[in-house]
Amino acid sequence: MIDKKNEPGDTSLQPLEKISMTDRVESRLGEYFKSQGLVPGDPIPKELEIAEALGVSRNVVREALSRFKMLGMIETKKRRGMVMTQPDILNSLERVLDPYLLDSHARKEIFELRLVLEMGLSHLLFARIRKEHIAELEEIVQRELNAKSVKERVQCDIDFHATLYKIAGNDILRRFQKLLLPVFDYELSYELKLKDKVSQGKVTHQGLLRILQTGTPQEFESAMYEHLKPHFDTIS
Amino acid sequence: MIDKKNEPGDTSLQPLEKISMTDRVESRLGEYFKSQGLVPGDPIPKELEIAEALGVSRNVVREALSRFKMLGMIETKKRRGMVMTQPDILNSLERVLDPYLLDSHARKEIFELRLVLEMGLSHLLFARIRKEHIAELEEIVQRELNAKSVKERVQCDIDFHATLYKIAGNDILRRFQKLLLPVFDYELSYELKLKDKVSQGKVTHQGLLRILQTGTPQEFESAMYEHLKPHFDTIS
DNA sequence: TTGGTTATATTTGTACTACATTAGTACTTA
DNA sequence: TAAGTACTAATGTAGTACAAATATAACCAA
Repeated sequence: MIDKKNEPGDTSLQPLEKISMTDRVESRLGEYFKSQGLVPGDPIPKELEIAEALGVSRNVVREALSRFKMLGMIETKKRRGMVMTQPDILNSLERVLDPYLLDSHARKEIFELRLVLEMGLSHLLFARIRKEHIAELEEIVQRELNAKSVKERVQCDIDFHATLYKIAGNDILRRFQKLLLPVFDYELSYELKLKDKVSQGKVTHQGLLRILQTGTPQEFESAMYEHLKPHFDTIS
Repeated sequence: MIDKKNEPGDTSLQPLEKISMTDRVESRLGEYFKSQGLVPGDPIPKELEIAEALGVSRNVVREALSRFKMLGMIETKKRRGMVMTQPDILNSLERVLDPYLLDSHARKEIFELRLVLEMGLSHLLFARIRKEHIAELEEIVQRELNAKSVKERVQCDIDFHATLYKIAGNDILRRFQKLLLPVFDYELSYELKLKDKVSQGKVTHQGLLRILQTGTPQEFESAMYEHLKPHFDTIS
């Protein structure tokens, strides 16, 4: 997607990137954490010690540390110093997944990622679905059938698929989907502008639900493919 | 995974988190970028302007900006100021996906994510596979059959699956998998310690390859499930 | 001794100043 | 016109100072 600069075969003259002290201190600290095998809870050196050891100002060190703090990799307590913490891996993604900041290629790939995820969910779904989940999906399908506006229908679409992720019972996956939503939404509204209507696959939500109740994971996977295929075709 | 603090129903007394100025400035800037609808290339205010506008020191502003720089959301040029850039969404993930920093629950969920991805890949694979890919997979399978040590076999396993991602032709997916690899590896070596041998599914790489040549996406998806099922069972 | 209070020291958080470095801009000069 | 020069505006780095929080030590009283 990005990083075209560093593609192996690229011989064009790119402006040589000058890494700042902060960048260097950051990567140096990252190496240090790994080489020391630090795990959450372990203390790390004081700001001044680091600054002195690396021969830079405390200012620079703090800018680097600030980055690790944002990632949730370290936490600070006054007088006690800093300790490693368990980062929330999706926290940083959140800040970056703004569709307006992504180019169309990246958006396409992310949309494709969605398709892959939802097709891959099938086995997990069948393994973990409960009666109350079925009821929840029923409700959404009903709501969709009664929907008056496009906006309403789109909301039902979002709800239906979000519920699937919930059923899968994997927190990271669920949150991941939630983060990706704005990107999907962006592509959908783009599609809407382009074709003046949201594509409707051969298989409806109702069809998917029926398969969940009485079908097999294989059937579901194929059905999901058919369900999403129109979007798939639009973006590629 | 984390963030248990902010679960809705939690009434336990958590230490009230004191957000630093840097945190506040960061989120304030994030809001600003979005509200202004800034896209890559657009300039943003000068450090001093921001500091003055928010009533904080330039120091704090720089710590917040440093975070955005790390995410690749802004770039700075001396004398010219700063401009929005297109972030590389996986860049930040890279720093955080250290298996030693993740707890077992997070690792399990990530491993599960892998299963979902690889099962979901099937349609993409069939749509994009080329002859040279088949040859590449053939070579890996051969290498695996001739492998002497466990280490060698594990490497073949990694190569085979990595090649699948490559065939899928989605850069983000491919890089995503590459990032997840250390986590998989960690789980695998854990499994190895536990059971003294790597689980072997009913379907081998050779079997998967055969299906890729003459089978259907549905068959492949099921086969992949069988192939990965042992790991699946081990972690859950 | 026990319990509680106070003092002290350490470490992070914020602010401010100063100067280096880079790179546009305008002006000068041949 | 073209090259060079001085100027200027912005970020990058360093250093100092002090505020705020808090673990630890010292102290005092029952």
